[in-house]
Amino acid sequence: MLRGVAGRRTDAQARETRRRIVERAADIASRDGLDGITIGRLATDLELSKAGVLGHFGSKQELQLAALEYAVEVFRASVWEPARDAPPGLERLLAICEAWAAYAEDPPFSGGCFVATTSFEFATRAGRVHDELATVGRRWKRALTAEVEIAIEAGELPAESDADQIAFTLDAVASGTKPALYLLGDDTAPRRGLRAMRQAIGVDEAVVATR
Amino acid sequence: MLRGVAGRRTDAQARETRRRIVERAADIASRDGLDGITIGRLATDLELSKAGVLGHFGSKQELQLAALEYAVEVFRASVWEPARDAPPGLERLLAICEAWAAYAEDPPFSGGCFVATTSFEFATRAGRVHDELATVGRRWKRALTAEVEIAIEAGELPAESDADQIAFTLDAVASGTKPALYLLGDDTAPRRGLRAMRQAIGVDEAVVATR
DNA sequence: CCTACCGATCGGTAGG
DNA sequence: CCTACCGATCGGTAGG
Repeated sequence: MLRGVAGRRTDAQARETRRRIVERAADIASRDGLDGITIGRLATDLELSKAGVLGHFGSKQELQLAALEYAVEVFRASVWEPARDAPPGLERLLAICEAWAAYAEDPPFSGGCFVATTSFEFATRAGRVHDELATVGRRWKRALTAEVEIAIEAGELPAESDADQIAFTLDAVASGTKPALYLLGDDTAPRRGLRAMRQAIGVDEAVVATR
Repeated sequence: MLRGVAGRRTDAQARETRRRIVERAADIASRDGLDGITIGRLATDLELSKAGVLGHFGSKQELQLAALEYAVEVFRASVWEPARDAPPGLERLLAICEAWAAYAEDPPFSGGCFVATTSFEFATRAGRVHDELATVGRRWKRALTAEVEIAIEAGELPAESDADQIAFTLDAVASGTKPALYLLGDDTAPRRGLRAMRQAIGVDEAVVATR
């Protein structure tokens, strides 16, 4: 057998292969969940052997965790990064919501938001993937809550605003948009999601209370 | 082999067995999705043979469709039935939201809302399960929209209210509540979900717009 | 509704 | 990163 053809790769080649596997795994998971990832499917898609795929991670769970880490980084780059230079408070909060809507409209994965899909999939399970998703979710909700609190302290939102409630609604609307878009085929969903977020924050024309 | 012990059952016994399988399958799917259902797991849990389980449905897909039909009926009985006698319009819409919050707080399945979980799971797939979920989802959204429209026509909500937008937000908030409750372990989620729904409708004290 | 199977695929390992 | 395996489990069938 010729080394360099079917044998071991250089470190740089190995890293590149690993990256391809992780990207593909994350894309599969955005559609079919982290359990939709199988070693055999990845091997076929990427023209590798199963052992060639698994060797980079050691176990399927490690592969799932690597896909999750990558998808979280993509989420951060798509939703947080475009807003980070906006002034903290209301303006940055709205920039985050707009970046999120753009992310929903033109997603980096073929199945839309990876985090939303896998958060449902692992909501009631035990184990490291669940724990990592919970950590990521709590961190994101804390960041949203903090942003609302800055806006309240700056007087950009009413002092009696409930930061936890607003952060909850933003998060719920964001994840709840996926089935509207993909299952029901409503392509106005990202726009409606953004409008729902703006209403939750209080910058959209709210429907007037009648009682 | 003794018939009546390990052989064929009477029609009534067979129906009862089928019902047990469907209930168990729906409960598993509420946690692990419709793909989390396996014939072998059901057989072990219910102390049946795999052929005994499968014989009632013919294929796994038919079993999934039966579980879905059952779960939709449970949803209808939990969320629509308690509200059906309320006066049509705003009052009935709020009754639906309250019934939904009670359903989220004390769910009939161990993994919470079956419909929310499986709507994410099958959002980007093809096939009969996807199609049936899409039909159910559209029907439910139409019912919510119609209820909002009745409220608008009755003057209970402002004439310029956007019924589609309100129905979208109600649905998104409802499904988005599951990860807050189960993944993040926030047991205030059903209450916050109800409050988000009331704000979307316009009957909760809205945060005042500042720009 | 059971036993006794079937081929396919799963995650994973040994050894090069 | 490959070939060649492993036991376990998958959905499903034959026949009673």
